[in-house]
Amino acid sequence: MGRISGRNKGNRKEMITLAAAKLFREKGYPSTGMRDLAGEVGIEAASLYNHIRSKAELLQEICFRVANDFNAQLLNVEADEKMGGLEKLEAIVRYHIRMWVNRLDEAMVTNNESKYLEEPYNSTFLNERRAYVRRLEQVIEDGIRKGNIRKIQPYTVVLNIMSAVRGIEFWHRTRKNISAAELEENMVLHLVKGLKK
Amino acid sequence: MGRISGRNKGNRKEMITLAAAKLFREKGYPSTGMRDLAGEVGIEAASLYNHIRSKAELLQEICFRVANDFNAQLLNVEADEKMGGLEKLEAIVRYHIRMWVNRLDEAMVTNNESKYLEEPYNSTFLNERRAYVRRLEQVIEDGIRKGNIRKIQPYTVVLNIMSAVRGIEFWHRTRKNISAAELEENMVLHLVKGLKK
DNA sequence: ACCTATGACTAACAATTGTTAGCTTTGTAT
DNA sequence: ATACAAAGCTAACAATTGTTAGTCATAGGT
Repeated sequence: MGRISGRNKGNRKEMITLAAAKLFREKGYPSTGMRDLAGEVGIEAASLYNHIRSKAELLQEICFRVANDFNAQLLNVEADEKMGGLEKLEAIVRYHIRMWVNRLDEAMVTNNESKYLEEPYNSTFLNERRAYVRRLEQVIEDGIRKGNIRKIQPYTVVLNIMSAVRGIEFWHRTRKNISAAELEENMVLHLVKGLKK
Repeated sequence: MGRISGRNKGNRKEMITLAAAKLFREKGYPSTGMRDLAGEVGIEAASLYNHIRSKAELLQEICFRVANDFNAQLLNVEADEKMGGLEKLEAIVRYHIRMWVNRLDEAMVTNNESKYLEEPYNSTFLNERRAYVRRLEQVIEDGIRKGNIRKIQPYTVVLNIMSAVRGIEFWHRTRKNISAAELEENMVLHLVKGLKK
């Protein structure tokens, strides 16, 4: 068989990348075999290499795409002069929550599997993360100085927020009991509104 | 070589288990080889099997020991009639924080690698976790009913707390800037005190 | 109707995996 | 001194890993 029948422009690689995100999340990066991934897509393992360079490349693609999306959103929020510190923080928290609600596979792989990135990608990723944390701390620090946020270590708050959203993983398994909107409002209530003076 | 020179009562297996926890955390369970583990302990891979039954057994030991410790502490807190809901929650949060500060390897393996438990251990582990979450929700619910805790979805709060402590992983890499005590106080301030009416 | 690039296939590779078998060394008790 | 068991060793196993080479079919443009 050659090219597959249906629509097939440039989205084959994207399909593979998303299938990889799904499997990397479920089974973990090291124990996801190329034969598993191929099976998920419906082809043989060797055929994957007509679309991708390597297994490692898939992980890079997933991690850095998510990281870039977070960075882009933070840039937008930072630039918005109409928002106060607490409002900025809330916008950022909501973005994190929605990422974990809507793109769980990618978010979890970025958080849990990025350690399997090869050098220099692993170092680059960690540096970008540190820079992101520092910028988020700055938002909180500004909020504290302007009296908008209670006096607290910004670093700890950033750590709490960026980690708390990881719990959404468990919400996905039991989504019946509480809607995405409820979840978001309650998380914001706990993590952000609780900070208000 | 036979028995090693120094003191060697029954702690050899414990050494291996802790070394396994360290490597499972650093490299992940699937990509930690028995040869890696043996090297960490200072023997050959095959020699490990004089002390352990299998690689899988090591993971079980780590995960269920941590789970048992959490369960035991929760039992204590639940039974304490002198504490209110918010105080109980604070005690539990502090226990979680200290687990992640003092026993990072085991805590991280329990959180991140438990999915590699074989059946029926994996199912048992997940059931225990669900039960633990429900009991924690109950503590919060009691607190809300007695007016000690603000009105909020207990499930979301439990998720936030149990996930937020995972951020302590990153604190371990940059411990210079902030002490363990400061970290704990700030985390409690954000996660618990913020809930107070 | 033909050409070509795309994308599938089979077969195979070297390396690495967890584990077992069988042997040897050594500390301790008799 | 001798014997036993604990705990180390080497060598090897079958299975699985990511990846490459080489081949073939076919969709789409001419």
